[in-house]
Amino acid sequence: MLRILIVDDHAIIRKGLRLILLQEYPSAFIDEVNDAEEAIKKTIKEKWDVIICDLNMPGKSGLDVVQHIKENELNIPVLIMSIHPEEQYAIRVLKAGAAGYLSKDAATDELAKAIQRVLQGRKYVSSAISDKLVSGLDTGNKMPHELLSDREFHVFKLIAEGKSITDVGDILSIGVTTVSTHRARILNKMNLHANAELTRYALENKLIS
Amino acid sequence: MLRILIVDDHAIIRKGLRLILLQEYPSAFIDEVNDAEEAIKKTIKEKWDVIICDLNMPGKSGLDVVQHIKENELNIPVLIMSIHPEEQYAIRVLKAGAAGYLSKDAATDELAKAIQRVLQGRKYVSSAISDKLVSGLDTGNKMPHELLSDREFHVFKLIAEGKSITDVGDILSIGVTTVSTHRARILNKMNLHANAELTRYALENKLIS
DNA sequence: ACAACATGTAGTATTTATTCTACACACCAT
DNA sequence: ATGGTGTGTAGAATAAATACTACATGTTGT
Repeated sequence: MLRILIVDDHAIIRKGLRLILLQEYPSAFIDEVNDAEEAIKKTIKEKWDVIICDLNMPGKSGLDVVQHIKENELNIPVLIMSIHPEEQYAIRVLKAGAAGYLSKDAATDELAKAIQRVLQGRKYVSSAISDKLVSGLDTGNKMPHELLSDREFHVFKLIAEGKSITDVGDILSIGVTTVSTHRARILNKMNLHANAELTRYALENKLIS
Repeated sequence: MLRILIVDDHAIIRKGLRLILLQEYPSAFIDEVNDAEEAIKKTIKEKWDVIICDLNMPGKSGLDVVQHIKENELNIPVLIMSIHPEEQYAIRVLKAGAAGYLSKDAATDELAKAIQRVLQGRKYVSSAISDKLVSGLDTGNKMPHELLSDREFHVFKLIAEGKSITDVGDILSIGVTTVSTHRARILNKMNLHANAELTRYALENKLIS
């Protein structure tokens, strides 16, 4: 029996996914959890054929789930979903070892196809994203925020959203000075000079909503 | 028969809502549209008991639906949903005449309660934001930033642009603590909590470029 | 294989920002 | 006129953020 695990902090999204999945796979066993921690627990106790996981969640992110799967060689394909249609996320996610990337507004059409693909052990990306991947490899002219490391990018988003340095430190369980160091490197790499510019950049590039 | 219209540009949200609603009202007739234009057409052709509508959609927003209902005296309660947990949005939405406001991460049971309420002709807001509303509703029809004094507005713009408190103090030739006091009053009046939110607000309302 | 660079982390000292309080003045309504 | 409310201002104490430095680990290029 096909066993699917849904990981998302929004109940509505989980229910929507469940409905869509059941239309496609009526006999599938589907379970839901609302954060990455729970998901990781579930992968220890039970076996899954595929995990569909939100990228942005309170606490650990979808990438943490991917990383856990990878480190423990569980070999479960993880499909990452995000509200962001931006390709930059997809690239980051796929590099981290996810089996595919879906934006939440494309999911209905693409979800079935994506699941089929990843169950076959293949990767899935939407055509819009694969184009970007190809062209990105060709040209190499990256967007400023693409220069950031994963950690830096995470810090960048939190600051852009309006989190204080102290908050970010608490969220990531690192010292405030570490966060300040990350921030300094972020501003330097992106050639920006104030938090407000981070917010503006993130909004303009739809990196936050 | 209970007739519910769902308006959202994301299929997953629509499906999730449908599932949750059917659990609560198994015999309800539920229809979905993916934008405000379609929703308005539906209100002309057909009768509805309640409309559940996303706030941010491509094209017309949920507020346009509310306005249309109001102008044509259709008397259909509109429950507005948004990904933004910000109280600022709730206030604007309710002032515009919506029957309630829900953030998308609101629990499933909150949705059921909200629908019950608005079907009874009452308003619904989550308890978290209702407190803010009580203190905020007597502000007339003004935009949040219109509550600011000239001086406060000046400070607001400078901070939103990314100026530091010290910079602002220098520019206006006043002490940094004075600027901090202005800032605190601005945040309080506008019901915001961080400089990033000032920036976002200013950008969204085209108060800065 | 090895050097160079990138990344994640934080301590110390310093700079900046915030909170709380206060007060003078202006405006407005009864 | 007079008492309440809003506005502009800031000091003192406290909290938060930053600059600078440093170091271990990772990654990459040749």
